[in-house]
Parts: sequence; structure tokens; C-alpha cells
Amino acid sequence: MAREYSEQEQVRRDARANMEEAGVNPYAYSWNVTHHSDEILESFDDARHQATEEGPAPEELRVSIAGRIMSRRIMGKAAFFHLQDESGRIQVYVSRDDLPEGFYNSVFKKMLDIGDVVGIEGFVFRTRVGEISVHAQQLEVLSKALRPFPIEKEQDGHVYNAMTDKEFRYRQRYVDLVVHPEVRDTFRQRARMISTMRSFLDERGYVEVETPVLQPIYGGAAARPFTTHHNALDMKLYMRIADELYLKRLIVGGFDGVYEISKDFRNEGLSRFHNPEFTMMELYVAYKDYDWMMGLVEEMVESIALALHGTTELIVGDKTISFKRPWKRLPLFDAIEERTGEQLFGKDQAELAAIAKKLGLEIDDTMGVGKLIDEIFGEFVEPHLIQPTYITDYPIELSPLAKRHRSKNGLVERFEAIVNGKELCNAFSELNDPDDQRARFEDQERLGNKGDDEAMQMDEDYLRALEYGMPPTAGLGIGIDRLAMLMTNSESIRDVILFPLLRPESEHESDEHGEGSTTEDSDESRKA
RNA sequence: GAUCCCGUAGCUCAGCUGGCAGAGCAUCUGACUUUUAAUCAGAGGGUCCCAGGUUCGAGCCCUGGCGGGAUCACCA
Repeated sequence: MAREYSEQEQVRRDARANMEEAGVNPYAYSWNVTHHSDEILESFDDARHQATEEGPAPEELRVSIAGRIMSRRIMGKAAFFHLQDESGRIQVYVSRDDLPEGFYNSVFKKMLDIGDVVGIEGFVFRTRVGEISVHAQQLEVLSKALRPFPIEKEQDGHVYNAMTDKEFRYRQRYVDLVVHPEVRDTFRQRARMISTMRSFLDERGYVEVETPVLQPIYGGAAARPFTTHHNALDMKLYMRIADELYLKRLIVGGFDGVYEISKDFRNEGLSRFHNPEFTMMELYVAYKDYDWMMGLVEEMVESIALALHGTTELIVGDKTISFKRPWKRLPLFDAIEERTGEQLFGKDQAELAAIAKKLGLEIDDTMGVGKLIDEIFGEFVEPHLIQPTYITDYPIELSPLAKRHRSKNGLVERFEAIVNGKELCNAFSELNDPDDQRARFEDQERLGNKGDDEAMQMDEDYLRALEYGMPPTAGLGIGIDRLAMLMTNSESIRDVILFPLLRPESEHESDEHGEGSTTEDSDESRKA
């Protein structure tokens, strides 16, 4: 069923039909691009490339470019428009007499619109007003745009008619990317961030591996999983919530250092810090401990900041954050004492509950020692940690996969890096005593039976691996999206994920999907 | 999940105390061979998110729903 077209869409469809009738293919096969707009703007040299009243340019700068028409100023027999390619925009000058007979009046003026993709061949010059432009001698239609773009206009840095609807931008990211060069920049920076991280790890000899996304037993973190099913084996499977237990099996297997940059999936709420599908980098290094890992993380993040921005001082929101090494290190209990005046080390559940209540927190009886400490930390300490800070030595109850602290009873060797009031990474000296690990899993099972749906599951195969002996190992998980937010000064995780999860589109937009999308479907999916 | 704010033309937004649905850009027609938010003259374009209610009359008031944003809470 064809949907109804808006006036502007109909105009564009008619133009496409006219093109075909005139023998112009609205969807060309290829175009030889020799230059990008930024290269032209950088390399143009008035002395060599600009014609003068005395004569032609000593050395013509000939270019072939391609991109979208983003604005048009038609003045009778000549016109200017801006062409946008990946690198930016450049103005193009078109005059009737430089194009094939009739092409300017029929095709250029009547059949092309803002948003169409065209190829231009010509020479570069500077206009009277001083803008470096391409004088077109050949113009080819490469792809006709049938939908109008929300066109932003700009003068003196002020943007008019800005496309601001967040939903529009996330749902139709392709349009957002066309209209907003800074969005393209954000994702280019994200890519550079990951490639910097990868080279950093590769240079140190760590092996990049791939472990299962579909897992019969999920583990490695406290979270609710997505559940799915394999038909042939008639088997329940979970989408991974972490890679941890598989990566540590590889340390057992004899790799000294392995890492994985992975999509993990957690069946939990959405917020500006949470997307159900997100990217994590996990790293495990044999014969090292958490103290060593702190050094590695700060070195890696510092080098990323330098690679992206050439500085360790980054502006994030209204704050300046310094990623310069070394970062502050602060034991969890000291951090809490600093902020609240309460020393929690060694306190039992009742004492902690009393302190939490005194501090004004809402608590209930099911909260254990670890949970209470975590609440107090999250409420009174974490939001105040703006500059990168390592919080170290967590209660054992919160960390079923971490090794007992070598000197502090009841704690584990674990750290989190907190930046701008949010957790950036989580790491520990890995627990490698299989019997201790079994006991910790059993504790988790008890929590699960009491209704904690984030409790970890017993993983017999993992225990078997540990029984073969895992060297002392340091492990790290770092939230790539969170790091990307910091590195690109983005206030929402949706601004660093190309296609963030959104609700399905409702029926008034169902024309997008043709027939299958009925009111009943939408109602069902909302209930789900 | 809770609270607050929002939903009007392709885009950005006005719309008074409830009284004929508006502007700029975009689109269409015409003029214009160095413009740049190009300019000038004219034209078309609306399920005012949806469903009820109050009213002589609803974009506006009331109820319910849907969608979005922000904040809070849980996980990274």
C-alpha cells in the first residue's frame, strides 16, 4: 500500500520522473572523487590558483567532488550552492553556459533539490566576497533525495531553524548525521578512542579475543539478562551481561593477557547513562594485581585524551577534568569518612543500618552490609568525585569474583575509577581460589533464592577451570560508552551510541513500515 | 516505575480571556550571471498527538490515553 506523499515529497518524485524521462539516471553507479572539501579549502593558494583581471590562473586547481546539496541560491543564469561531503562543505558555482546545452535550465533548476547527491567536476576559485568555491564544468546527479531534509541555516555562528527534536535525531540518525557535522565528529572521535585503546593494548602484547554472546549461564556481573532460545538444541540461552568468566578461562589456558571489546546486554532501565546494549572493554593480565592495573588504566585513558584532544585537560559540561597521571587513590571507607564523618570499617549490619538512617537514607531490613555501604557511598561520595579518582578496597559481599584483600579483613582488592560523579571502570585482583569461588557462588545462590534477581549463578565449568589453576590475575572492565561521553563532552549515552534503543514507533508513524504495522500490534508491544 | 514540562505546516516556533489556523525558513510560479539566512513579486500547504467531556462555539478548559524530554531510583 503506497502511503500518501507530502507536497514536497510529491514534488521530488515528479522531479525524479522528469529526470528519467529526460534520460538522466537519478541513481548513478559511481563517481570518481579526487578531493574532499576540507582538502580543497586547505590547499587553495591564491597566487597559483586564482585567475586575475590580467589573465587566467597560473596553475588551475582541478577537482572532482561529490556530496549533498545543502543550500541553493539561484540567480537567473547562474547559481551558488553548498555541497557537503564527509569532511565539510564547499560552495559550488554553476553557470548556464558552462554546462551542456539545456542542462542548467531543465535539470539543475527544475529537478534538483536540497539533499540530492551530486558529483561536480571543475576548477577552484575565490569569489568576489572571498569564499573559496568550485566552478562547476560538469554536474552529475548521483542520487535523488525523495524526502526533504530539515534544513538549518546559519549566519555568524547563529543557527536558524535548528533540528532540535531529540526523538527525530535518534530515530532518524542518518538525518541527524547529515544535518549536524558535530554529530559525525562525535562518532569519529569514538572510533579514534577505540582504535587508540586497541593499539595501546596490542602494543603491550595482549591478545584480542572473541567470546560467546549467547551463554547458557550468564555471569561476571550483577544484572538481569536478556533471555533467548536456541531451537535446534532446544536450549535456553542468555545474552551476555559481561565477558569476565570466559576471559579468565583463557588466562587458565595460558594466555598472559587477553582483552575483548564487546557488546554486553542488560535487561534494565534506560537513562542518560544506560542503554540496554552497551560496549565494554574487559582486560585480564596474568601475574598482576589491582594495584598494577590502576597504573595501566590511568596511562591508557591519559593517552586516549592526548590522542583525541592533544591535552589531558578536558571540558565536560561546566567542569574541567584532568586525566593527567597519576590519579588520586582513596580507600572506600576513607572516602566515606571524609564526606560523612563516619568510619564504617568493621561495622556490622545493625550498626550500618543505624548510620544510614542517621544520614537520612531510606533503608530496609533486606539490605546487607555491602548494600548499605554501597548506598552510603553512592549517595554521599560518588557524586562529588569529579576528577578521576580510584576508590579502592570494597566489601567482600559486593564483589563475588574478587580476591580477598591481602591485609584488610572482610574486603577485596577491587577498585573503581570515578570520574564526573560516575563509575568509569571496575577492576580487581581476580579470585583464583576455586573453593573460595564456590563458596561465593553459593552465597549468591542464597541471595537469588531470597529474590535478588541480579544474583550470580553457579558456574560449574568456570570452577572446574579454576581448579586447574589460574595464575594471579588482574582484571578490568571499562565502560566504553561512558568513556566516550567524557571524551566527547556528551551529556547522554544516546549521543555516543549511533542507534540507541527507543520504543517502537507508534501508529501515527506507521506509514514508515507499510502494511504490517497495525494498531493492535502497537498496543501489544506496549503491554509487553 | 514516580514527579515535572512538552506535543500546532517538511523544519523552528507564535497563537491573547474560549470567537475565521499564523510567521520565518522550506516548497511552487515568475524575475535576476559572483551569491551566501541571497534578494524581489506572487501562490499553495494543517487529523492543532488520539479519544471522550464542558460550551452556542475548543488549538486553548476538564478527564483518560499515546508519544517525547528532563529529574529521581537500579544496573556500567
